[in-house]
Amino acid sequence: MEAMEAKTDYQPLLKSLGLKSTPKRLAMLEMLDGEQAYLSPEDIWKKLKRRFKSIGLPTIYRNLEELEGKNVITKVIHPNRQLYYYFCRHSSHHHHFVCISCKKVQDFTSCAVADIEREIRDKIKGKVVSHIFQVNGLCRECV
Amino acid sequence: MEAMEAKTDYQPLLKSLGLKSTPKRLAMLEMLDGEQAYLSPEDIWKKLKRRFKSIGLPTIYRNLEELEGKNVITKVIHPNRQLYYYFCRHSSHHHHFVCISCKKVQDFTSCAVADIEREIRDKIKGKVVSHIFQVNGLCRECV
DNA sequence: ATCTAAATAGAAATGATTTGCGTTTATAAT
DNA sequence: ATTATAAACGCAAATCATTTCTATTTAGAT
Ligand SMILES: [Zn+2]
Ligand SMILES: [Zn+2]
Ligand SMILES: [Zn+2]
Ligand SMILES: [Zn+2]
Repeated sequence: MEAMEAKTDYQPLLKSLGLKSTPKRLAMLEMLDGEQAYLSPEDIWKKLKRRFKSIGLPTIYRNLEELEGKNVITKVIHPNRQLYYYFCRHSSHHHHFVCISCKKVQDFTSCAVADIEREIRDKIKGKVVSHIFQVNGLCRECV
Repeated sequence: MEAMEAKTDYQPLLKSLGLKSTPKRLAMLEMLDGEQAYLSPEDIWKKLKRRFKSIGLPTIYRNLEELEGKNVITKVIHPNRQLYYYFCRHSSHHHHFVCISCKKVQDFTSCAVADIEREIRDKIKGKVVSHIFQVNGLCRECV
């Protein structure tokens, strides 16, 4: 028996973000929702071209940037410094474990910012504004 | 009374890395050694053009990549995804506190990889290969 | 049905980074 | 010192992911 996967309706989310519910945007979210791995704008473009006869790569870039700015998706840091995105299901503070083999992304919650903030405050006498933390490795299937 | 700053001789370092001690390379290391802030390849190029009538930007890029590969310098992660480098004095495991205002970089030692590795092993059943950790904020002068 | 700002497609531009290649140079062997 | 050789270099050109431009379309409100 396969569990029935209910497809999320992303219209309310877009509305709450003040973004119009265009077919391209909804398709992007639905597609990203089904992905466990990070994707490049071009990956996403290629997938969506199957469903839309006409869809421009700039549209993909614009929407990804927009959604990232609204914290719906996050960037993955890659050695080649190109853009890659992953659709986070978690909303609370967390970070990503990225498989360097299959590109799968998994959330984890350990985060030592509290310790770091203390050290920055005490030794460096500075103020922490943000932090970048990403763990790269091999996932269960790729180990 | 000013403390006399001894300028490090980088020839032994380059030799130990199997790199030729060229004037450009030595100048790059000496210059980076005097910097507290991260620099772009072009920043470095502009500074070195004062001392060398003829010096190409590709040379800067090539040497920076080489030195980064040998763990002499490290990259700084920047929102614009361009290359920035910082010359680390610490050799043991540490991370960077980067001032978003003045670009100054300071080392700090807190690092929770051990905790993270445990969580990755127990919950995700994966293997940690590397981790990226950078804290952005305001340094003592910029707070 | 009408209106308007937002969104889009497609073509073109951008610009940081990389590559190709002929010349120079550091370094070690003679 | 000379010489030999791989490594470095300068310069011009290429690359190519990303961004910008502009005319057209469209979602959502009136
Ligand atoms: Zn994997
Ligand atoms: Zn954190
Ligand atoms: Zn500062
Ligand atoms: Zn660490």
